[in-house]
Amino acid sequence: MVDASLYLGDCREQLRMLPAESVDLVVTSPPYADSRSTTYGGVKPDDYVEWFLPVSAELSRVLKPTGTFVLNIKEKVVNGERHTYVIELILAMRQQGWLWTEEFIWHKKNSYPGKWPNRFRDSWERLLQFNKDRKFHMYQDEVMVPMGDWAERRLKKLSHTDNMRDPSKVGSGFGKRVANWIGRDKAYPTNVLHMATETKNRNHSAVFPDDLPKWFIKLFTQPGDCVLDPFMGSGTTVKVALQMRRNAIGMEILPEYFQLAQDSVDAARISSGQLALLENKDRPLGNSSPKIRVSTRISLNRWDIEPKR
Amino acid sequence: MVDASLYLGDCREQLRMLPAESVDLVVTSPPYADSRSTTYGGVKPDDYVEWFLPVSAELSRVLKPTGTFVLNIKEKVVNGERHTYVIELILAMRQQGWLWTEEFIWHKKNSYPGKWPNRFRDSWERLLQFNKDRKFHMYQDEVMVPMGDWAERRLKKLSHTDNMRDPSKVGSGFGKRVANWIGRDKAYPTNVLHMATETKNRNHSAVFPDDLPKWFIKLFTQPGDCVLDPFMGSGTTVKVALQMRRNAIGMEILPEYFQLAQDSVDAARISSGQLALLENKDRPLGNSSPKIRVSTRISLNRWDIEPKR
DNA sequence: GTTCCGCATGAATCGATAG
DNA sequence: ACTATCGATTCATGCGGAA
Repeated sequence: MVDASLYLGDCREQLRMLPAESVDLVVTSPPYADSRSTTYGGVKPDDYVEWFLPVSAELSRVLKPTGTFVLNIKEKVVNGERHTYVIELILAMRQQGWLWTEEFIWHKKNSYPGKWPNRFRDSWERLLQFNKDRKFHMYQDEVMVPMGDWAERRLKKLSHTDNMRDPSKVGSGFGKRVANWIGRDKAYPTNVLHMATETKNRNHSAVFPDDLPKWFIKLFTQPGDCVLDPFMGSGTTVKVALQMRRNAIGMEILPEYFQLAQDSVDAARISSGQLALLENKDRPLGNSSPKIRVSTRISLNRWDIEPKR
Repeated sequence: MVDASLYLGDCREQLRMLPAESVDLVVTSPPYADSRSTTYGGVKPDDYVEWFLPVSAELSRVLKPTGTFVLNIKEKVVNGERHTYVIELILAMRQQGWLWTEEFIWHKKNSYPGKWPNRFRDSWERLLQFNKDRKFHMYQDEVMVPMGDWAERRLKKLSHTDNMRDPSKVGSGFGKRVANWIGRDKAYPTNVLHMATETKNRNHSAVFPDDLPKWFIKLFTQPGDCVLDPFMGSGTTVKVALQMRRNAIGMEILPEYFQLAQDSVDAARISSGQLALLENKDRPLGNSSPKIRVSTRISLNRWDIEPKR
């Protein structure tokens, strides 16, 4: 039995409603600078750090001392230069007390196309790992990847498109069923993750693939733990968390995206029910309670009510 | 005919001997913090920025306005955290007037094995691209890579929508100029480089593979241009530059590494002579002058003579 | 059931043009 | 001078339908 709580509203308001030290993992991908300008007030690159710090302060409050914060972000190009707001944010968050434990690289295999005289396609993003304490929960065995001759032969054929269809065969892993590899040699992954972006979702412009939150949820939480995404968008993180039997909290300011997330959670709940039936198929069927309970809280303290600059 | 100049000594001294705006490309991998501690005074992570800024200042002086500086660097872990000296260095170099044009990722496919309780193997490094001006030389066609199977099928028969795709619809995607694609079999690369580390060389601890400097030399210089590596180590950059008919300048403070670099350049010269013979095989042999001229300058102004703190 | 092919689409960036 | 909008450029992926 796991819970999902979805909040409609500005996460800087909604986060105050959460009790301190109640979350095991935060995985989120906040709106990047200058994007989604109509909804988030169009945060200017120069204002980004100032805009984000109140959020990270609240996240520090709600996160357990053993918990982890994974921040997906990438700086944009301004005047031919990479802007510095991301690295400035790292420094500022350390001033807030965060530990900058690690930086994972998300290698986006299908990056946006284009040609420019002075740069190539940008095909990676940062996955910044922050912690409150040097001691945090990490379940490394959950994300081991297959190794050995058999796997290496497969990995060598990566050039062929068909072999890349299954994410479990690619580079750093994301194998779904580690059980399948019992008897094979397994190895720990690295801090480089190879995954394609999601292109099929037409409703939300910036969805990351399910495997991305899935990997971090496996790595940093156990079933029954609590996962939070304060910028849930269409709800990928919440959906995946529920599927993995973690409690989930999601927040979103835009009603359209909030609706998508609700639908997504509904689907996960139904799917979870089916899973429950399958799991119980050798036990007597009957009054099985729903596996996921969803509560939706809608706040009127909308961010976009504030005066725009 | 290309030249190689090797300087034995501290690059902060040696760089002063170079004329201003004479170098087309700097590619280097400076000693990381806390490593090689006996030579450069054992740079502490906290002192790294202060230590490096005089070097980058000199590099700015000797670099042509159209030139590029590629800095291979990675922060180490200190007290369970990624240290911030690299991102602080970026900010400080911008204060010096450098433009932080791009950050490439070097994905080290065969990263050093190991296991730690709270982190995975580090399998990537930063390749920071700095420029003096927004306009710089970049020869993108030199580093194109084969395209995926996608192209063959697609270009075999131009699809209906390729001709019809309405640019006004989304603003993204293929426009009308399908003609650009006819006969195309190569694509421009991205800012993620996949290269294995060099394992053969036991004499120098941190050698990067030949392909790494080769890629940047192809991308940012033409034959006859000048490539500089102020921390040449065993001389990989210089060797590769000579093989590619670029003039090369290398500096190294440690006599042992300097010797390795000299040997490496000798080998490149010999190899170059053989190449010359092959190139001239249909021309009369004879008093062919050596293709590479090497001058070695040894300075007595050794850094380690300065008082240690 | 495979395999193959057609096809839409995406956290982009630059330079020129317009207010 | 400084900012907003627009056109041009580019390619890997997953889905669905066909062989």
